[in-house]
Order: sequence, then C-alpha cells, then structure tokens
Amino acid sequence: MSSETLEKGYEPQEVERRWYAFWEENGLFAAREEDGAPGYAIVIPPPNVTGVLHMGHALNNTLQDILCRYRRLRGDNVLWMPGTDHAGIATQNVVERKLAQEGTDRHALGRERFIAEVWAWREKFGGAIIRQLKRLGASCDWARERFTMDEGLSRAVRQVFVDLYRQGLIYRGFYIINWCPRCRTALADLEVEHEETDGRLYHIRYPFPGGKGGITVATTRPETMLGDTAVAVNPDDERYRGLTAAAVILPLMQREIPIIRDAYVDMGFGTGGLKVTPAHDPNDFEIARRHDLPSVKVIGDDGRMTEAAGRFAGLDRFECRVRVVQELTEAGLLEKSEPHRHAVGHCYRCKAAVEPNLSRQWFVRARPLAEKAIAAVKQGETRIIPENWAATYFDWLENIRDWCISRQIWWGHQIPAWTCAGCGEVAVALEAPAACPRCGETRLTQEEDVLDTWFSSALWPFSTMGWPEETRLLKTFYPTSVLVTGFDILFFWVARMMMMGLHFMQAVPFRDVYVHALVRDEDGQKMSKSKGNVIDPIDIIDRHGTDAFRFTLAAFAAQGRDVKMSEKRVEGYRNFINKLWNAARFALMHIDRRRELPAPRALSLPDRWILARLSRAVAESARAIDAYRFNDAAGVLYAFVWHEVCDWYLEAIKPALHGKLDAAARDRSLAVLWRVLHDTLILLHPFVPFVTEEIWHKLPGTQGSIMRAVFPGDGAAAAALPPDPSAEADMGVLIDVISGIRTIRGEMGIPPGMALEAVVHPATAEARSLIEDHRELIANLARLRALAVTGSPERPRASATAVMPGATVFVPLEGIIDFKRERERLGKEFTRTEAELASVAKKLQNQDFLAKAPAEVVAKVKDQQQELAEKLQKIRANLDKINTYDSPS
RNA sequence: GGGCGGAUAGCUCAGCCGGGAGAGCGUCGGCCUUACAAGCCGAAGGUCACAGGUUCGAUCCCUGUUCCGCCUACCA
Repeated sequence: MSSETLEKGYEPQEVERRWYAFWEENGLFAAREEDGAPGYAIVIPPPNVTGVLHMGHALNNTLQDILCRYRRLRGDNVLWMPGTDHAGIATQNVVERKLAQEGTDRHALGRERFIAEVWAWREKFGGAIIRQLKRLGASCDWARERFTMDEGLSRAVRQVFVDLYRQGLIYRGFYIINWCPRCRTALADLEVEHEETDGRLYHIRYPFPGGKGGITVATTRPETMLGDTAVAVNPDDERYRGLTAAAVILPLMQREIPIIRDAYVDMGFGTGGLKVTPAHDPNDFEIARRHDLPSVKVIGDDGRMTEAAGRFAGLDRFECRVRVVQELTEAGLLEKSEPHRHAVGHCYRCKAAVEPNLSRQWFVRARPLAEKAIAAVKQGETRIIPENWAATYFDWLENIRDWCISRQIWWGHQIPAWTCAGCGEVAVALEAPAACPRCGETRLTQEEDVLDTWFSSALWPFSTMGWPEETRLLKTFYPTSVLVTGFDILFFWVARMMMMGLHFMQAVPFRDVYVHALVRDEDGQKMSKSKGNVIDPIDIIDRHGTDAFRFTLAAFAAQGRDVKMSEKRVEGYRNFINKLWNAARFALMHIDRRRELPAPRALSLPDRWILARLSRAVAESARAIDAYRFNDAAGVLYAFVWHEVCDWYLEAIKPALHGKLDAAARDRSLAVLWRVLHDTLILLHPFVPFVTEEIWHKLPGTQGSIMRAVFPGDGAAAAALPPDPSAEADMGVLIDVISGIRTIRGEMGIPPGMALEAVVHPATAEARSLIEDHRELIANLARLRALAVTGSPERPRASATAVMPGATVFVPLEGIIDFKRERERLGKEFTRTEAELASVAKKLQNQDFLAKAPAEVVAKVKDQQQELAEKLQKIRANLDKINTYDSPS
C-alpha cells in the first residue's frame, strides 16, 4: 500500500493557499536575467489600480498563466512582468467620489494635497487586484511589479515626451476636441463611445437682413446656433445660384453672419444650408479655418452656456436647447422638427454626453508612428492571432488621426513643459529648467495638464524593463514573446505599444499578439469596470476552487467567440477536478514507489494502449497550446483523463492491482500507472496548478515542485513515448465488444448485478486470438460470468446480438427477457445500417466519384461498404432466427 | 454609412486542410460495481438559419436573403 493517501473529496481552499505561498517563498515565479539566452516574456496588461478582478481579467490572466507555466515546463526562462496602471480619470473619479462623501472636493484641497490623497488611496486599496490575481494562481514575477506612476516609469514617460517633442511628433494647438463636461477634461477620439440615440432634427430659418426669405438650416443641437458665425451652402447648389444676399441674421442673437460657399456641404441634406459653429463642431471648425471665420464659444467647460450666449448665459446646455427651441417657435423661425436617430458621443469613463469643444491641447502626430506599426505586422515581425484582427488593426492605423494626449485632470504624469513668465517661451525638458532658455527668466510655470493614461501604457513593454537604461532585462526579454489581450484595447493599447516600441526600441514589442474573446454579461454587454455589471470571479473561486474556474475559462476560450460564464459550467469542471483527484487517490492506494517502465513487449494491452494514448495527449495538447487553441488543449486533456484513463485504463488494471494476476503483472501496471499519473499531472499543471501540485507531492519518486518538472518527452530522464497504433486498434476492438455487451444489457433492461454469459464470434483470426487472450478483461468490464469464443457465426438460441466490425457478440437470454424487445432493437439497428449502406452504395455507383475522388477516399468508402454489408447480413440472419426459432411468446 | 463575427441536439457551445455530425449540461432508463453519487452503465434527441452556385461530394468554399451581436464613422 502507498505511503500517502488522499482525502475522499478534493478541498481546494486550504491547498491553494498553501501552494501559492510555497511557490512565492521558493522563488518559482522568478525570471533569470543573468541568462544571455533570450527568454520567454509576457507583460501583463496592467489592470487599473482601482480595478476589481472581473471575468475579463480572469480569462486574460488565466491564459497568460497557462502559457507561462507551460513554457517553464518546457524549459524556458520565463518572465511574466506584472503591474498596475494609474488609470488617470478612473482613479481620480474614485477619489473624488470619496472626497464628496467626506463633504469636500479636490478644489478645496488643492492639487498637491489631492495627489497625496490619491497616493494614500492607492497605498490602502490599490493592492486589491494584485491579491486577486494571486488567488487566480497567476505566476507573475512579483518582485518586479511595476506601477505606471513609479519613478522609473515616470522617467520613461518624460523621456518619450521630450524626444517626441524635439522630433516634432508632439505639438500643442487649438483644435476641436472631445470634451467631457462632467470630468472636465479633453478626451481622445477613442475615449468617446458612440451610441445611437433618438433625437430630433430641427429646421431653423435664418432670415435675410432685408426681412424677406432666408436660408433654412438643420441641426440636432439647436443650442449651438448661438455660436454660429456663418451659414454655408454648396457652391454648386442650384438653389442658391442666384442668391444676392451675402448674409443672414442669426435668430435670437440678432447678429449678422455671412453666407459662405463650401464644397463640404451636402446638397442632398435638408435644404442644403449648413449652420457653421466653429467652436463646437469639428467640421465647422475646418470650414471656419478655410474661410477665416471667427469662433464663438457658447458652451463652457462645465457644460453651461457662456457669456457669449447672451441672455442664455449660465443655462445648462440641455436646458438651453429647450429654451432655444421654444423661443424659435415663438418667433416663427422653427420650420419643423422631426425625429432623428443619430450617434451621440459619451465619455467612456462617466457616460456624460461629450461636447465637441474648441480648446488648446497637446497632440501626438500619429501618422509617422502608425506607418511603422503597419509595416511591422505586414512584414510578419508581429503576428496577430486570430489573424482576422489584423484587418481591424490596419484599418484603424491607416485612418489614424492625431492623438490628443493632454487631460485636464490632476492624477497622472504632468506634462513636462514650462512656460516662461517673462517671454512666454515654452520649454520642454526632463526636469524643471532653472531659467528660461530664451530670456533667462526664472519664473517658470509647469503645464497644468497631465498625460492621457494610455500614453504611459504605450511604453509598458520597455518602461517596465528599465528603459531608457540599457538593462540586462531588456536584452533578455525584449521583444516579448506574446501579448495576451482582449480586442477592446487593440487600439487603445496594442497599436500604441507597437508605435512606441518601434520608435524607441527599433523593434516590435512582441512577436505574437493573441487576441482573446471578451467575457460578456447575460445581455451580451461587455463587462467593464465603469459599467458596474461585473460578476465577481472570486465568488466562483470561493465556491468551486481556482482550478475548476481556470479550467472552465480555458475550455471556453475558443478563438473568435465570446465567453459566457455560468456557474453551472464551473460545476462541471469542478467535477473534473474531483475526478482527477479520485483517480490519483486510487492510484496512490497502490503505487508505493517509482518503477522503471518495462519494454513495450513486456506490457499488457491496456498498458500499451494507455501509453499510446498518453503519447497522443502529450503531442496534441502541446500543439494546441503552441497555437493558442486553449479550448482544444483543455478538451484533449479532459477526454484523456476522464474517458481513457478513468473509464477504461483504471478499470482494466484493477484485477492486476488487486493481485488477481501475478506479481510481475502488477509491477508492470504500477510502472505504467506511475508514468501516466506523473505525465498527466505535468500536462494538466498549466491549467490546474494547485491540484496538480498537491498530487505531485503525494506521488512517490517526485522531487520538489511540479513547476520544476520536465515536460513529457523533453528531458533525457524519460524518453518520449513512441506511438503504438496497433495497441490502439486492438484495444479498440475490445472496447467495441465490451460496449456491445453493455448496450445489450442496458437496452434489454438487465440489471448490472446480474452476471451474464456471452458468446463472441470474431471476424478474423487476429481478432480471435486477441479476444481469447483478453477473455478475463472482457468478462470483468462487461460483468460476464463466462465468455465463450466460437468459430461459428451461428447465433445461440434465444440470445441478443451486437454486431461490430471486429466481432459479433451473442448474449444468451433464455428466460431473462422477452424477445419482442430484442426484435425491435435489432430491427432498429437493421434499418439504421441499411440506410447507411444505401448512402455509401449510392456514392460508389457514381462514376464521377470513382473517377475524380482521391483513391484513398474511394478505398475508404469501399471498406465502409464492405463492413456495412457484412454487418447488415449478420443482423438479418439474426433477425430471421428470432422470427423462426424464438417465436413470440 | 463602412467593417467584422455569429446562426449546428432542449440549453451553452466545439468542429484545424471540403470526404461517415461532437462535448458539457439537461432529459429518459438502469445501478450505493470496495477511487469518485461531484460517481458508474446505457439511450433518446439535429433538414448544421434560408435560397442559389462551385464540386464526384458542402455544416465547411462562393453569392444573395433574414435574424442577432459587436467594432468603427466629422452628414449637420
């Protein structure tokens, strides 16, 4: 008996805590940077410090952990670089909400104290998501954990800003940007979420100064008319060809504004008249530049109307819309208003309606950077998997617009630009200059704005490794091996890392980008930090264990399809973990030590068979992981463990283990069992790290952590298992025979407790000796008290029949069952076989098929026909016998 | 407006290069067979959305249609 035994049911909680601590204490997650050889590296998509682990994180990090643990087992020096993101707007919002609860706000505190508050918040709560990642089993190299506001990373940010500025790739200017009146900051185009909204389209008449007639314009935002500085028509528009008036009167404001002609105006839309509001519409802004029109900003940064809006000043923008419409109606200038569905932009952080607003911001000139990012993927330096995402990537980069990087918030990297109080010179530098480089003035004020959070994230693959220093870490691990990410941040993050990595490192940041699906909520909505529709994975872990949860995620991580998580599914895989546990428990009741694997010739058929199947599982699961087909790998291992090892192998060797055969047979099976359990644990470890580590330590002959194990076939210690197709084929015949008997038992309603006799008629001489040699095995697994092998195809009287390719099985049932059932059963089988045969025969009658199909396909179909014909013939013979001899009772 | 993805068993979904439709859960029947009832044995259940086309052969490739989802977009 074994020295170690396992409890009857697997209890994950205690096991998980124990082994995670063990791994950390023993430095098993640590990357070796002294190695000269390139390592395998993944940088984590840094979760927001404000983040709480959601399903998306769980999936994302489980996949990364599977890759990292797998590569370690395959002998790679693995770096999984962890860290968190300072998440400017999100974090500022969280802390501001906290301040609001305390009855204060950031303006009362002032910038410095507010930032201190954020750091304090981060100290207290910022580690939550890291602790959650640890519960998920993430094998990150935690000693290297980084934060995007760390001194080192801030240094990298300043360096990049200064370099890009000097290279003319960062500039400052007045442009229309997306403004969030709630967060009171500019947003990048990407940070605006468009949502189809039912609004109204208002047709407003702008009268000519003479009083008669006018031009009708259409707008969805009538309040912006207060800031109109022109009305535009298309120069080719016949309707305005003979127009004499050069201006119109802007209603409500009674301001005279010019009529201009611009090809941008769509003649087909409405009356062909376009109101021009340069301060609040990006197109109008462009038109205004072409025609040298002034801008009037009527909506302020707080979303209220400005002084320029005259008597509407101080009104909220939406109230103002109501008032403007009302007054236009009263003045008889509102010609009509109709329902209109259009896309309205919302802030991706707070969901407030975004206002296009004229303002002075900093921009990155994106096109030159984008070109390199496009080329790198086109040339295959970086692969995007699945590759259909490449098209999306190209499309965005090819149409990229300059990136607005300044944010009017306080939490983030303050822009390293200083304005001279004397001459107004703007100095961009790594550190605050002592004096103005132009006039020597010492009073300089730093730019108030901070950088877009994604600016620092874009540097993550090299800033975390010590750039701009030329570190050994960079030398060993840059470019990283793969980036694992959801497609929702393909543009936000991946494309920008490509641009920055190529520009500053002259090399792509990663060889592969594996884009996984999103975990959506039950309404098909994306789960996101800000929407608040997250389901807590930790609950699932608490209830069912991390391993069950991870295996579920992996099993559903099919490429290109969203993952819908349900607790029911986790329960299914929890059962799998328990199955594995109990299989190990059974094995460890018998295994007392490691035994060398005997030569294949010496082994029993089940032994040879399971080793052949193991060899296949090794190859197939490895191939699947290499191709990022996590669900395939999980599926292969699940089926191998449950349906081959447990359902067949363990059952097959029970007699040997229980000493019913000779001691040598027992030893041989124990050697095989040891090897199967040993290798299976290693194969499963990347998916279910905790339970495999636990069992590993109970398995005699293992040393240290399973994390240090060698992947099956990789090491000199244990040679790769050779394939063994003949064992697979032979065992297949036995499985068929056993299943055939079981089916008869099941369908005829014979209780499993009742031992039966069976007669087998093998189809060939080989099958005959195979079956004779494994009479005991068949009898055990099919619960027979006797098994006879006959050379005669004659059906014994009063028996049920099962016809397989290798053999025909008869189960005499005299007095046990009534033969109506057997007749029905065989009749059904006959019909089914007949139909199959008909379809195959039809194919073979087709001359085109015979002439054009590949020879091997034709041969295969002919074999099928042969097989089916024989089967049909046997079934018919049996049916005939039932009808003549076993006449209905 | 442009683009992408999906439609396969009651449910949730696999199905790589076109060559006899799969899993899990659920359902039905039978089992406390000394690893596991979180289990074991067996069964039923599908016009692979629809219409064409290519092919000897289509769930798979092409075209179109319908429905669903997503991404993207400066027509007011």
